[in-house]
Amino acid sequence: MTRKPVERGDVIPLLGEIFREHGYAGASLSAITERTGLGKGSLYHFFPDGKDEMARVVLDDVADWFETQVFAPLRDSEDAAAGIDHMFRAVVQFFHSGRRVCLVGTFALDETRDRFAVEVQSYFSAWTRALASALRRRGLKTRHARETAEDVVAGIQGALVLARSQDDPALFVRAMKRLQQRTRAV
Amino acid sequence: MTRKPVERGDVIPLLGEIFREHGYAGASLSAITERTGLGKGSLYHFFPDGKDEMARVVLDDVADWFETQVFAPLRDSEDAAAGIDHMFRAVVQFFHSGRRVCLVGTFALDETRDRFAVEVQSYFSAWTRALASALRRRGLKTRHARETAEDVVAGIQGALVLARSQDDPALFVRAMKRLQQRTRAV
DNA sequence: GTCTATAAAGCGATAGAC
DNA sequence: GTCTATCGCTTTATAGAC
Repeated sequence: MTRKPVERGDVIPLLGEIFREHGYAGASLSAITERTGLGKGSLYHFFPDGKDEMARVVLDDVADWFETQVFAPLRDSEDAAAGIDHMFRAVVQFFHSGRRVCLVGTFALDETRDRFAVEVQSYFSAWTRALASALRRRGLKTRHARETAEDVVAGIQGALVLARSQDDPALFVRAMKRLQQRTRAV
Repeated sequence: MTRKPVERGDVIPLLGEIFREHGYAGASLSAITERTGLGKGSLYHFFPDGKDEMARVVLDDVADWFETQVFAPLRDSEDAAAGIDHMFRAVVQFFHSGRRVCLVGTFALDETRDRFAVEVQSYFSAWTRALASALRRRGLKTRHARETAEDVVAGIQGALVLARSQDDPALFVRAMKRLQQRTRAV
């Protein structure tokens, strides 16, 4: 029974959860050492620039996941409607059916946005542009597609806020169903 | 020229801005003393329980404002459509046309929600119920009214996230226009 | 009521042994 | 690579003079 080696990549998902639950300011190194099981020595070995670098790596990891699992299918899927349906499935999965909040959304709301301005801006603009592209291929006019894309992405973010405020993940899932319906009624 | 007396009520709006901009964890007492111009002695004189009490007072202040300016008109306005239009005007005004985020929304996303669980839960449930009431009086069936109310409140919260992520308040104003249209198409 | 001084704890980050 | 010890600073909160 070989001891499981802890690699840098193994801690990134854990860091993601910590930042999601506490926000950037609230994610203390003590919370990070506790959750990851790694001492400060190991953490600073993996992430020499400390907390800033940890958050940056997580943001990069999230951006990669959405690019391959959501944005690319939206842009490239031959069947645009299938690409959109795929997005909603991926979103419900990623946000754990409303039990998990959006890391980039939490960073966007407070002064953390200024620290990661480019990453926060890119995430949401890539999302809305990819969705607008799919909606255009579904027959919507450029302007209508862009507006609907913004409404849907905002609707997802808002549903996460609302679901968490009510401690009711099912609220999120129901909201996703309705948003999905809206993208079908073209 | 009499010196302007500083009263407890005068600092509440300032505290609100600080919590909105930094979140609960990020709102340090040093930031609060700087913004309010009050020393720690005065702050703890006004708010003996410290930061927790300051945030609680702000939440209460926000709840009062929405109750009188938004929820009550939604529930009681003879002309339900006018009550809804009034809500959108009040919302655009309150959130400074997208330059200001929602305090309760920021509290809802991280572990701050647990500290103020009742206040966070009540704010959003009062909002959605008041809006659903107005939509019912506009002719929507109970279920459809409730769903639309959730979509609109979530849409507002998400538009705040999106607008701030893009540093583009106008995005918020445009989103409000479209949400308002949706409440008219009955 | 407002201030300064201070306490006690926690913070992010670093050094150096192993 | 991982640990412990520690640094310097900031945090929330309190005490007490005025």
